[in-house]
Amino acid sequence: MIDCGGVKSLSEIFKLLSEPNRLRILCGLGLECQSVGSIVEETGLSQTNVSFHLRLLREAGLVRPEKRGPFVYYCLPNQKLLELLEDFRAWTETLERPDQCKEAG
Amino acid sequence: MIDCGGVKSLSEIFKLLSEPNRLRILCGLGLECQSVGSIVEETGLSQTNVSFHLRLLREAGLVRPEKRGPFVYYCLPNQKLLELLEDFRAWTETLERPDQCKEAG
DNA sequence: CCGCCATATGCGTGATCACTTATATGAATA
DNA sequence: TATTCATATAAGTGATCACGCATATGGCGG
Repeated sequence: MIDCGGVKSLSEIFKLLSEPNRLRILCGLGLECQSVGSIVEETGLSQTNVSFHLRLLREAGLVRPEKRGPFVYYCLPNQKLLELLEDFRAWTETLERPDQCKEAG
Repeated sequence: MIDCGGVKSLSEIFKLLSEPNRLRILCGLGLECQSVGSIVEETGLSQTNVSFHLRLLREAGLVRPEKRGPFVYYCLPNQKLLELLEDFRAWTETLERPDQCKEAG
């Protein structure tokens, strides 16, 4: 059973994952380590914004920086996160939402 | 691999899970269905606030309401969510945070 | 040392969100 | 039908957050 005492730290992780751009960054990192510039290109976000998100992810330990010459490559600490994300994604597709088709015309 | 096209909907789920009180509510529901009043007692939140959170969770399909007399009981649609949460929690404990002991004396 | 490149940080701002104070719905009872 | 209990909704507010702009750091070539 879930340890409710750990709800706080768990919710902080989920908060990091709740931002679509951050999730895209992590998703892209799954394949291989990427430099900041590479992430900027791939996501279309500003360099400032990417660095901002990377800082949050880094401080939480969700990504790990690797200096290579003048570049900083960011990597996932392990592949487990990708499995968890995939499990979550698969599960969300099984969810049945109640009728809330207010916009349906 | 993660389907990046589904990042949006996945992030919305994580946003719901990123609120500590919502996570506590879900955590409590894992054991058994609970009435709104019961959740209010257990969490110490206001009834208004609990109803507010339950609405978000309900609209996303994360909880399911069951009318029983004058009460409304909320249940998890399945136990899979608890497994996923537990997996996530276990994984977060393996994360190594970088030095960020700015407050350390 | 100076300038250039890659990346990081600080401030300001508009948007989003959690929560509160009233109020509404809906069932059960008298 | 009026009252009471359980729950839901609405509007307002303070806090948090994502992002842009400007600027700082740090390595490398000249």
